[in-house]
Amino acid sequence: MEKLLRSKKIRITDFRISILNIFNKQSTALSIEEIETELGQFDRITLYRTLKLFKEKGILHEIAIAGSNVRLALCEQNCEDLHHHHHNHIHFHCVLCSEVYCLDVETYPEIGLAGFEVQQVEIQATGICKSCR
Amino acid sequence: MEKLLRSKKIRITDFRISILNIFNKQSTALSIEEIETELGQFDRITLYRTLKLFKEKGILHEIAIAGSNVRLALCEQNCEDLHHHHHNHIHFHCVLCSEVYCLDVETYPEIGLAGFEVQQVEIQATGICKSCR
DNA sequence: ATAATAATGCAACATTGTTGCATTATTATA
DNA sequence: TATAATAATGCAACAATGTTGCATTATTAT
Repeated sequence: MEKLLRSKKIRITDFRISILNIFNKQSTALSIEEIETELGQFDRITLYRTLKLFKEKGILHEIAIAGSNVRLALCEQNCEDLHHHHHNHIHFHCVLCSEVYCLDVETYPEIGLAGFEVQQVEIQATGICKSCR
Repeated sequence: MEKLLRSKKIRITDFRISILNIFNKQSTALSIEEIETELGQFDRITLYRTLKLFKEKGILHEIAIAGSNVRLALCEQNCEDLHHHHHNHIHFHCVLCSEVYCLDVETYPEIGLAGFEVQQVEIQATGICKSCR
């Protein structure tokens, strides 16, 4: 926790620790609303600034779901920063409970597009999750 | 154009026609800001309502890009409504010009997740587009 | 041409995210 | 461990984005 912040060369503060704690005890990705609920009392501006920093430092990654709110989830250990994520997982959005899961897949599909240089591929699946079936 | 609106059983109005015209002459997906620029003078509320309706009716689909604004693009002919899209294309986001392309792929990857019922798969690639290379 | 119905446009509001700045906390150094 | 340098926090104010209610106007079915 503190080790993570130290490795990213950013200051260790109570607020940042509590944000990390929230994500650590959670298996699914969180919306900002959910984070706010977990926090109890807090300053909205500090929250936004913290989330922005965590995204820039590769601590959290953002998942944009069409027709829903943005979700955030912890990055893998080896994400250097915002533009160098290294995850081989896909994002699953449940239409019933609307939870978003980060799920590992063995074989991550290769996408080849003539004329385009593909740097990263993000896969989102929609359907019914394990708990809702 | 008018045929499309008629087939969706919604009224044919000047505003809706002009929105469809903007999308027809465009090859890439559009942000709301870009639509507004194309429109010239317009009512913001009517625009939001029109876009919402078009999404519900399966005329437009929404592309949510992490760290960027939502984009909209025309659906394929056979999209019935919001929850029944039938496209075999992927969305490509250029890191240089930040355009979003809808690109067809021959082989659309199958995603299997134990315990999860996958209904739809959305693939987003990031990199450098044809024009920017 | 007319009645029924839906779309538009305005005002007002709600939500989401940002900037500047004074205060407070963290960190590096002596 | 005390102090200076520096970064984070929290407040106010603002900016951007999206929504609701309602009167007016346009479209459609007859």
